[in-house]
Amino acid sequence: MSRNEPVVGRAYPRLPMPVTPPTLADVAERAGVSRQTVSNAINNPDLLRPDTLARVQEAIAVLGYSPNRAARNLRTRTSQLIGMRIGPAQEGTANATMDRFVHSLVETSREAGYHVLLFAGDGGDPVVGYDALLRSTAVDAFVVTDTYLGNPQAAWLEERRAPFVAFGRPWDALRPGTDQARHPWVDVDGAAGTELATAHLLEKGHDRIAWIGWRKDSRIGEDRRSGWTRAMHGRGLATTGLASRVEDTIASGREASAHLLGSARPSAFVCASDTLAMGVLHTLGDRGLRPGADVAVVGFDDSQVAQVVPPGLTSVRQPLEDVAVHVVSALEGLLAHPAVVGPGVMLTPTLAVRGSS
Amino acid sequence: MSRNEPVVGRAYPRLPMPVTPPTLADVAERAGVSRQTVSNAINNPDLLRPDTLARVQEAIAVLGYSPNRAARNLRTRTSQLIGMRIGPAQEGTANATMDRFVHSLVETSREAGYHVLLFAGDGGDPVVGYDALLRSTAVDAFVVTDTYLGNPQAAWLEERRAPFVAFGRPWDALRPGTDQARHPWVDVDGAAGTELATAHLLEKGHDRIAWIGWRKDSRIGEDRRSGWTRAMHGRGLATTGLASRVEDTIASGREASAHLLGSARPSAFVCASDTLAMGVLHTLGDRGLRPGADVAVVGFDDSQVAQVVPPGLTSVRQPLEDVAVHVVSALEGLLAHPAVVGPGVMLTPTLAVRGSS
DNA sequence: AGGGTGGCCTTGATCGATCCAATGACACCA
DNA sequence: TGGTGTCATTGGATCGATCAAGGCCACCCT
Repeated sequence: MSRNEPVVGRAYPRLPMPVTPPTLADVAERAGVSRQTVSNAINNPDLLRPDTLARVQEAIAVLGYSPNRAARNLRTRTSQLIGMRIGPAQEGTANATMDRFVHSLVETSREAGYHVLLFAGDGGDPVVGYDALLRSTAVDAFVVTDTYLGNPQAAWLEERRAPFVAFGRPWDALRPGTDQARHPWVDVDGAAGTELATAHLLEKGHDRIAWIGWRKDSRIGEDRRSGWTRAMHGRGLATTGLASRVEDTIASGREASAHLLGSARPSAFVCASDTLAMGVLHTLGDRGLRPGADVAVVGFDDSQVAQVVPPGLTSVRQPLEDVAVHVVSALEGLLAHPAVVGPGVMLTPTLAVRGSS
Repeated sequence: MSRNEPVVGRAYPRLPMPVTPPTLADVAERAGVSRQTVSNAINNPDLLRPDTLARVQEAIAVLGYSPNRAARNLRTRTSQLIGMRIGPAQEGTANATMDRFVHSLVETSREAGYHVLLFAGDGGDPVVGYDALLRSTAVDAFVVTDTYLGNPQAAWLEERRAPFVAFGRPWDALRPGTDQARHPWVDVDGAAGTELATAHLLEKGHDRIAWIGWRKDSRIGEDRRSGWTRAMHGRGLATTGLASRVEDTIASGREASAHLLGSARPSAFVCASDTLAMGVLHTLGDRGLRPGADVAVVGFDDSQVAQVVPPGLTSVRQPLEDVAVHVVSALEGLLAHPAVVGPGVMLTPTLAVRGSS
């Protein structure tokens, strides 16, 4: 990274530092009660007589008291923090989805009395970040987001008995013959999403609907693909020759769609991502075909791009707000009853219909 | 928000809870030294004799010890956390810029030994989030990002003597006749960015370059606009009739560009945002004009959209990685020497040239 | 009257690290 | 032998909250 050579101004003195904030003892003295009573006024108000409570609350208000987090954390062995690792800032729609999720998570956590602590993955070992936070008891739990193909985090956290909820189903554990996941998870039913998209296109009169997805070793990709085949076969339509599996780049989507248009001549495309769908739009542009009017296209993720590209890209939208709600509620359950793992939760995406279909 | 009706599985028992992590005393006992010596081994290793140090370090490694964050925080009155508020998850390029910044900030903070705590703004009072974290000493400092037009956060934090660094210059304080800012800040020189963009277009042979920006009450918008006028006037070119100030939406950009094409007949557009630039692309599409070949377009923010829209949107790119570096370093300075406010830092953006110019 | 009961509040101990002042070990020198 | 300075190490106090007991008092019951 090349450092930008900055233009700087001049330094100058600053106003004095803040006084130390009031403590429980300060409030207690002012209200004429003991520390414990103040503590109860905050954590178990119904243990106090109404008049005492009022007196304490007034003292709290006057002094602007708020419990010291560190002290409380030490005593209660709790931090009210949820740790979440964010990957390197690669550009891409997956990243945008994560950002949208983070927003929802922060919002939902706040309502549950938690804050979100972000940490970066060390370049090397992916678990060092988790390990450090865990051993220093800096967070109460984790939200793990990258559970695709055999990533080590989930297994490692399970082994450490660390409380965490996964956004993403435990693919390995769900295979027949394997044990159930030993951790709670929330996921979006990708197959249902692509099925929704395909059904939408079928309704519009299309019957030659192509699929452009990811390589076969992507569990998520194959899951999404299965929704397309299910919808097609459900109508008695063949899928042979209509599918392509490529890298998740615009160029790949462009090539794949060009090839498919030349061979199977589909009138519509369902894609595993908005990125691939953008590739299709490129191809249509090259050939003077109008998206929506001549050839329909549906993407996946409802990214910013899908919303602004002319004429608007129809896309499967993950209900990330709902995911966050279920993640937090699973987290609360986990922390309240550590002995029981809540069941996995599968949510259904929706379809944002735009000009491209 | 409509709750998605989830499909759930079955609950089942979970593995036993983790044992309590080792403490300083455990390490001390195992290494045959006192607690303080272990503490020194961690915080001031050079105070120990090499052989003692080695013994302690081995004990630390064997037990997998890591200092309890809460205890350390309580004693040192520090949390190693940087608080940052994120706004509601509105969709837009501004949001995407912030997300890119958050990534960089998390990364840079990690290197400085800090974590990033995200919190959501309460719907009502914008300072309650700050206030709560501050009074409970949950964070060491804040990064304030939304410093545009007289927002109350900066002034409020200053008054509270809260340590914070702003991403965004203190517009009010920089006006002549007003005091200097009393807090450190880092910003990107928007005018330099649009000047860069305009100069780029001038080099390409354009001389009728239009501006589409935000309404006049936007400080950032006027700043970016000034770069365009500066570049134009520098070449002795007039700007009258070539500018339009609208809302930051695609529709506005579309209308404004359509209007300008009909009146001033520019051969190129410089826009205050990628969103507006997308509006221009829409207009060009409507009229069968090819971006880049027939009419050049430059956006601002180098968003995801700019990168994927055909044929690629040339855009001013903010050096957010550098911003994060300077923000964190200002933060470190602030926490190390609270009595001195470092000077403001202004960084220069770059231009990501793509097919649209 | 004595003892039990429950409501309300207080006291002392504790969480696990760091700060502080003091002690021990050791070499060196008078 | 005793003094002195340096340096590693020690024990105790502390940060500010909560937990676990226990005290006080009014009230009720037999």
